[in-house]
Amino acid sequence: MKKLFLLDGMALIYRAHFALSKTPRFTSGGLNTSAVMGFTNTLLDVLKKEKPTHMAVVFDTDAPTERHTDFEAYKAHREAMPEDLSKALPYIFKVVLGFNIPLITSDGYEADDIIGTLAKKAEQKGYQVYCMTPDKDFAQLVSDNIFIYKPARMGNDMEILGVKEVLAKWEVEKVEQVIDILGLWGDAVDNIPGIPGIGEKTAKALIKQYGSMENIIANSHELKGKQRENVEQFAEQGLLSKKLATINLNVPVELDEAGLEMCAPSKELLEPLFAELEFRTLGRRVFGDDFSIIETRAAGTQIDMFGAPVAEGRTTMQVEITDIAESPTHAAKNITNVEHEYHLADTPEKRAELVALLSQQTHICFDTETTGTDANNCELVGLSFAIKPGQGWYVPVSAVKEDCQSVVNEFKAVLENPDIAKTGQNIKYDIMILKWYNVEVKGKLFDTMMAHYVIDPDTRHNMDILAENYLGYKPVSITELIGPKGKNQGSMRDVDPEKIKEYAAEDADITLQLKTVFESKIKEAEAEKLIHEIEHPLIYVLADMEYEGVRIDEGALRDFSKELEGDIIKLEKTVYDKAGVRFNIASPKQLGEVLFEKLMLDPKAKKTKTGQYQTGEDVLLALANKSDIVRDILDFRQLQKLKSTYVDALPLMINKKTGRVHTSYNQAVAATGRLSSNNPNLQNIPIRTERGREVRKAFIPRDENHILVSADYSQIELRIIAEISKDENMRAAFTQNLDIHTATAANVYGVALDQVDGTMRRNAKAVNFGIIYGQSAFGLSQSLGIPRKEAAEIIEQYFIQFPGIKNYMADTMNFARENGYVCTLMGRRRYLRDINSANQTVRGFAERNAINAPIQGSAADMIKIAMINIHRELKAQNMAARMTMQVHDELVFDVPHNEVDKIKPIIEHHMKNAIKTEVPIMVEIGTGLNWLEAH
DNA sequence: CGAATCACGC
DNA sequence: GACGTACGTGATTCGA
Repeated sequence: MKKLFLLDGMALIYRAHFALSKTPRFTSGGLNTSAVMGFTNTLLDVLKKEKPTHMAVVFDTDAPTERHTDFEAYKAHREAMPEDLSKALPYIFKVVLGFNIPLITSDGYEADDIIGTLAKKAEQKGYQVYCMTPDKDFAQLVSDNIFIYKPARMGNDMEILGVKEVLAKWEVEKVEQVIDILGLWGDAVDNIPGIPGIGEKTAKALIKQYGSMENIIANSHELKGKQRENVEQFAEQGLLSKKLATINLNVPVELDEAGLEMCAPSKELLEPLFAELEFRTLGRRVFGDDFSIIETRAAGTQIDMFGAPVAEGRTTMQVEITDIAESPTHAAKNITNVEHEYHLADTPEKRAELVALLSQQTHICFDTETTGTDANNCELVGLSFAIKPGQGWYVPVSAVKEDCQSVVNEFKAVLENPDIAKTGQNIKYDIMILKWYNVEVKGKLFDTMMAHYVIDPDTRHNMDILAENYLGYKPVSITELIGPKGKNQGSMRDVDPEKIKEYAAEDADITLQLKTVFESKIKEAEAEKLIHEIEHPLIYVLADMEYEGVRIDEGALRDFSKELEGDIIKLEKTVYDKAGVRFNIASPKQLGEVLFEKLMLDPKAKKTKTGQYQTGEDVLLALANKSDIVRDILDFRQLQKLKSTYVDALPLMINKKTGRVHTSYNQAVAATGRLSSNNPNLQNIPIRTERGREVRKAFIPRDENHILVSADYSQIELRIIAEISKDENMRAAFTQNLDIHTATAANVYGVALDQVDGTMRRNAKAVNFGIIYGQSAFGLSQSLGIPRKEAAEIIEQYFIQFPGIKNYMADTMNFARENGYVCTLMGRRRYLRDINSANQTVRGFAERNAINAPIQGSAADMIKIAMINIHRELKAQNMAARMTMQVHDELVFDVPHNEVDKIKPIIEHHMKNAIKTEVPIMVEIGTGLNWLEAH
């Protein structure tokens, strides 16, 4: 197969430049060598991994093309190129020529146009064409044999976008429609604004609805308000923008097949260049280990920018070839889109018939339609059911509360029947909704969202996406019913039930079909226990916790808020005085300018990639000795955060109906298996600082007859490491019940336990911490504020002392490399697609995840099991105590005084024995009149 | 509205 | 020897 790679040179240079500009750039004599290096590395990656048979790099010249309507703006744009980057340009040309890759420069045409024309011509000649350009510009040309190639970036492996990916990404049916979106959005060409007020999201939604820009303009009368006005007024400009976004496929350029054929890099050209730029590693990557810049320097010859002729006698590529591992694919797309019949059950008779049918089933699928997304604060609009593929029912309910309740009551018996298993997508939400209508859903659960989460935790579990990937079916979108997200979004309540029926019954139907697909996938992944014994039962537990909520001392927070307010104003004043200027301290941009330009606190201040000064905590702390203003700024920030995120926000989250705060636990976001919490996030309530702790005091028991009980796993992750690594030293520390950080320090520093000082313990703690979170020497040196070398030494000593841990890490990594996944004690898998990637950065991510996922994930498994068992026992014993919060390794309960003594052993027992381990598991339980006291 | 920056917990 | 370095949620600013 002939494989042609077409590169947009300028786009790649900018990419290399910005990727590296986060860190201080390596510049010598005004030359940005890191841009050259980044460019060369990417080029090399492509050559090695993709092995193109033909290739070309296309550069725009500085001349304007017919696509540039505003010449002045174009010139300004070109001149805005950073100086060091423009100096790098000739070097990049040399690199391209050195690799013997044809360099095409445009003459009045955009690089995109040339690439597009060549791509089309090559496609007709049977080439597979890969275009390395921003996908935004090129998405419209993708076809069966034309792909967009996105080189590996930080955190992402290389990506190839084909037709399927482009359609999904732009949410369109035809690739040509991408141009329409770009035209509307106006982001395609500089200085052509498209249609004002229409951004990417709106553009996508409109195209989805109308199919084309012309159609939108023709039907603009259907639009509302400002949007209609804009579309009508700026229609012409939008069309112009579309025209300019369109790639010109008629550039007079010939596809010179022989000329584009790949050949070996030229040692004569590249060696002196690498020597000049001191690219040792790159040199070795290209020419092998014996490459040395010292020798070549002496023999170095200068080459002209374009003067060097392409070397003769082309042979095949001599660079080392590494194979890329096939990434696992999981989409099965063979379920047919069966004929469906969806019924509207909107009369008592029809409902009775449905209830009778449902009662006979052993399992049903159901879904609720509501007026909002907050389960504790919305109304039921309808219920939908499915029992076999292709069939579905929708039951609308009245907006009148009593009528609604009576319809729900008709289905109560079915929903509460423990012998009828229930399937749903994100079924916790539906369970919560029904709780508000006095229905306690019972029966074995199957949640398609959770099912997909255990099958593949890293990807998304949104139903529309699941349906497309696994059923090859595109469901009716919710935006078709209630319009795009935003303040003008309609309510489900106002939609014709006949219309909702198609959407809602379909949802239930699809969910049911997904269940079948996922059941076999779960079997394949050996995740049956995990899903049926942990995730699904946990749904009931979480629903109860969310429904229960926690009580917040509103008055105390209001007082605290006033106190903070006063202190913040005081600090503000001090900062203004010291700075001699009034500015917005909360704006990192303004703050940076004041600190580094006005006060000149640090002449070598680092900038972020957007050109702002860095003003993060670590940066400011480093300046603390220069001026005490930074102390005030940090204090200001802390108080501001405290006030806005917690003190002022929490009272606003109090539910009007219950007077309590109902968080929402997300069971399917964290790839490690942890839960997350939002609205409000109860898992990041301050604890470290004195003032932050005040917030915890506002979490109080239900009433004077209750008390809070908090139970904490002690060092659970480290115990799990000790358990799975079987490291003797670490195990001994736990069996002897030593303070683990002190014990670690004693080992690492080779001193007796009682000789461990504060610094030693702190360092040891940080290493333990780092291992849990998959940090590296760099991360450790950052968190401890010590040189990287020192951090590396500590880590090295750590591994000598805890060889079991080192072995565990190596074993896990090997397992991951061979199997493509790692797993926790309960068999929760995490797939690591990049574990064999040739890109070091990308692979590094995967490797850290490989170590980290089993540890954090096992801890998550453990507390989940404990939660289920405690919840079950509280129910069995008919206790009034309630579990209210989970913070990764801590559980909080609202307990009547007379149950405190009874509940403590229950909690302790179930937490300690959730998973059988050899390493002892310790749990600390406390009680108190607020969370701080209990913890 | 989105991106960028910062900060909090584990 | 250079890349870049735990996750998740949320507030704020700022430019479009």
